[in-house]
Parts: sequence; C-alpha cells; structure tokens
Amino acid sequence: MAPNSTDTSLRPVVTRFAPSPTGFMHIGGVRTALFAYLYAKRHRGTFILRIEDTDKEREVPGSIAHIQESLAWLGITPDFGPDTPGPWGSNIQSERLSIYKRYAEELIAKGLAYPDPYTAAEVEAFRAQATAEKRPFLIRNHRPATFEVWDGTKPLRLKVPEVKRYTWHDVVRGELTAGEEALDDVVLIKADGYPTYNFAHIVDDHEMGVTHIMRADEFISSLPKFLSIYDALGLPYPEFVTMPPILRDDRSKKLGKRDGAKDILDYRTEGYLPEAMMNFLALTGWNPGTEQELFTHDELVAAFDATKIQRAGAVVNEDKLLWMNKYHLGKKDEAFKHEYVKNALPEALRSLPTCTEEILTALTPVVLERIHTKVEISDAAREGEYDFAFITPEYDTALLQWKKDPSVLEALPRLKRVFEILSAANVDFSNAEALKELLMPYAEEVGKGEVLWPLRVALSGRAQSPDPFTIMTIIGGGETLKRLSNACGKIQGDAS
RNA sequence: GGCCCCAUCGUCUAGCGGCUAGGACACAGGAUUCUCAUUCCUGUAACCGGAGUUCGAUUCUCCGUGGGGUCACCA
Repeated sequence: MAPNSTDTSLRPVVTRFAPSPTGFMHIGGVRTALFAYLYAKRHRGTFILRIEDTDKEREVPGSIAHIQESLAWLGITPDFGPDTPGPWGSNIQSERLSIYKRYAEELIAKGLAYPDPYTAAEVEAFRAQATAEKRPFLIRNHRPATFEVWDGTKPLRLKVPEVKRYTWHDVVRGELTAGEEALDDVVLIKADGYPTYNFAHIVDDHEMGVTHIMRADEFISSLPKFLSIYDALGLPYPEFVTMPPILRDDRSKKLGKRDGAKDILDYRTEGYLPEAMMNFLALTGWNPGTEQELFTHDELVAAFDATKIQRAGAVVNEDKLLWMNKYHLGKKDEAFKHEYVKNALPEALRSLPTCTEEILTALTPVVLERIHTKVEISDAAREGEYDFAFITPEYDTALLQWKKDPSVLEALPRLKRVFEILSAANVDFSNAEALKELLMPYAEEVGKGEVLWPLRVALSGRAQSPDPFTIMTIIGGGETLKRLSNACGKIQGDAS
C-alpha cells in the first residue's frame, strides 16, 4: 500500500458514478455505474450520482435526465444525485464552483499553484516542438521562475509538489506504478472559471467522503497526476478500482459512441428487461467465483466482490444477453408477460376484434416459448406466425397433406372424424390435456402424423405452428369446428 | 515516439505449481415430438511465443509478440 494511503476499511463505503452530461450512456458507462452501485450496496454504503458538467462546450441538453432515466430503468438508485443534494451540497459540479476556488486558493497560498503565463498558442508551440523532437511534452519544463498573482482570467496550474515515480494500489490490478514522465503541471481551473476533471473530481470525492473510485482503465495513466494533486492538497488517497474496457466486436478498440455503441435505453425499446441487462452487465468483466450465472438484483448485491473484477477487456456476448433475457422473461408474473406480448404485437393484429384479453392470455406462453425479445415477437407477428390465434387461416389445401400420404384426399375422412369426435363430446376447450385425451386414441389408431398433421394445419394454416391441442385452447371450440369444416370443404371443393 | 495496462475455447469466464484445463452462450449431433419451439443428453473447441525458476509450469520471473490506453484550458 502506498505510504499516503489511508485504511478505508473502517469507514462506511461511499462510491459514486460521475458521468459528464454529453449525451446518452452506453453499455460501458452503465457497467461502471453498476459496479460502483453493487459495491456500495454490498457494504451497506452510499452510492452517489454526480454530474461532471465542467465542459460547457460538450454539454448536451437533456443528458442529465437521460442518464437518470437509464439508471432508474436498471434499478440503480443513487442515494444522492442531481435532485437530492448531500450534506456537502449539490451533486452537480457547475453548482460547486466556489468550493473548487477555495481549494485552489489553498494551493496558491502553499505556493503549489500558479497562473499559466503563456497564451494557448505559445503552449501549442511548445507541444509542437516536443512532438517534432519525439519527446514527451511537459509544461513543467516551462514553469516560470516567479508566479504572477492569479486574477482568474488565466488557467491555474498545479506546481507538481514532488517529481517522482509513483506506486499505488488498485483493488483490481494490484500494485501499479508510473515514472516521472507521467507527472506534469496540469490545469486545475480553466480560463473560463470551471475546474478541470483532474481537480474537481478529487475535491468532490474528498468532500463527499468517497472511499472507492470505480472508473475505466483509460484513467490509469493519469493516476500519478491525480496522486500529485492529493499530495499537494494533503488529502488521503481513496481506493482505486479499475474497470476493464468493453471492446468492439472486432477487438480493434474500446467500445465508444462513434463505433455504434447503443444507448442503453435502446435495449429497453427492443424489449430487454432491466433484470436481464443488470445480470448480463454484472457478468461482463466480473464473476462470482462460483458457477452461478443467473442472478437477481439482490443476489448480485450479496455476491459482489470487487477483487473478482476482470483485468482484461471484454466483448459483449449478444447471444448470451438474449438467452438471459428469455430466462428473466420466464421469471416474470403472468400479468407482466401478458402485457409484454400484447405491446409487442403489431397494430394490425391488436386492432382485430378477435384480439381479446382471453385469447392473448392463452397465446402468451406460446409466444414466449419461441422468442427472446419484444422485437422478435414483432418480427414473428409480421411473418404471420401468430395469425392463427386471431384470423381464420387461408392456405393451399396441398399443405394439409401429410408427407406419408399419397394424396390430400386421405386427410378428408380423418378430419371429418375429428370433427365428429369434438362435436359429440362435451369437452372443455380450455383444457389441452382433456382435448388430447379425447383425440389421441383415434390418432394412435390411424397414425399420429396422419391425423395430427392435417388437424394442426387445418387449425393454423401453416406448416410450422404450436401443437393442435394448444391451438384449440387459444381459439376455442366454435372456431376449431369452423376451421375443421373449412378444411374439409376446401378438400372436397378441390376434388370436384 | 515516451509512459502505462492487458493476454485460457468463436464469445463471457473458472483456474491462484501437479486438473482427462471446468462452466455458460453460440455451434453440431441425438432423445422427446405430426411440424416449429421448449426441455433433456452428447460432442467439436482454448492456455500467444521463447528462455529461466522448479522434480513439475496455464499458473512464478524475464524477454519477445500481439492488443489496448494515455500523453488537452475533454472527461
């Protein structure tokens, strides 16, 4: 452990997720939020959502609400956030400028911060020269001999307190280290008066009592700069928990918005359940140390161990996400499933007078058995897969012919017989088992395929469909007999 | 280019000196089944390379290779 590190094990855990409001959140950002949340909840601690809006150029209106909605959808509930200030005040950085200024002035008083005497063009010239000479650019090599008084119009820079090799501890990566090249006189307060990320996040994390910082591995190389700021301010280090990257499918680089990374809320639109998303995200870059793969929210909270976070980058396994969604869909109650299926059906089907709540209830399990997401329901519906439930089918009579039969005419007496059996019996058409008991003796006598194939096609109008008994429970007795009668009529019509 | 991080089946991963290298998704085959789907069973498939340490390396060390990140008045 680094010399300046404090033992945070006795303090209540406080974590935060600190996005900048520059648009939507993709799967990578959400996972960072999830891990910070799970860790806090696992230790009965506090989870803060802090908005880092110190770059007014990049800010996208509406982002804060969008971020909040994304987290709310997943069931990640911050204890403090943009709408719920803490004892430390606002959780929006643009509303905390006086606090950063106070810390900045403290550094100036210590002689550890100074206004940048150079114009942007001059700094750029230094940089260009360094690049041309193929050596790293360090502004600290151009540090003025004496510091001007800071009037707030120039960027305020840190005077690195001690140029040295830093070694620090990371919960995931263990001991990390970086040379002096990683240290520089970074900007603390920009010329526009806003603090930089480098400075603001350190001040805020301290003010808010943050004990563990979860963030992406792209920040590893900046850690020495951060540590030098902690040192300059005389602040203890928190625990660092570095997240592995989520990579593009081709592993060429980190997943980013430019590479078509989806808004997490797009998954909601496609019919993914938040339970499935959370479960899947948790297992991308983390494992419980057991072979359990299916988790509820509470199980994840109970199982989460930050030391099991992965070091290597991961690619999103979309197929597994689909599989998980099907699983979690199966766990939902009947009312939810009913609405889920109903909402996924195209308007063309939903507006039919036959699209009753009773039929939908009977159809729902049949649909859910065959799909992973809402979009698959819509696609299948457009292909006509569920038409049998609502519409008396139209089809070519040739489809009624069982593969072993020489002619479709063979099916005629069998369908008639089935019609007779169903008409004569006083069977409950909502009971698939009863229907099966009633018809199977005849089917087994003649041959299952010989009877069931034409029966099923007569009812569904399709070569592939649920079994005939299930279809009968969905469409009811009247419609069943009507379709059988139709089929018989068509065969006879074709024959004459 | 400097600095830093990473490396087990196609993908997500287990492994923390000795295992027939395990699980999941996907894929293939089979069973159930009139068809589709579900369910169940089985199978194909991985330790980046080279040295070193050791009786013994997927595991520890070093050197490569490959990939990624970072060098902003962005976060």
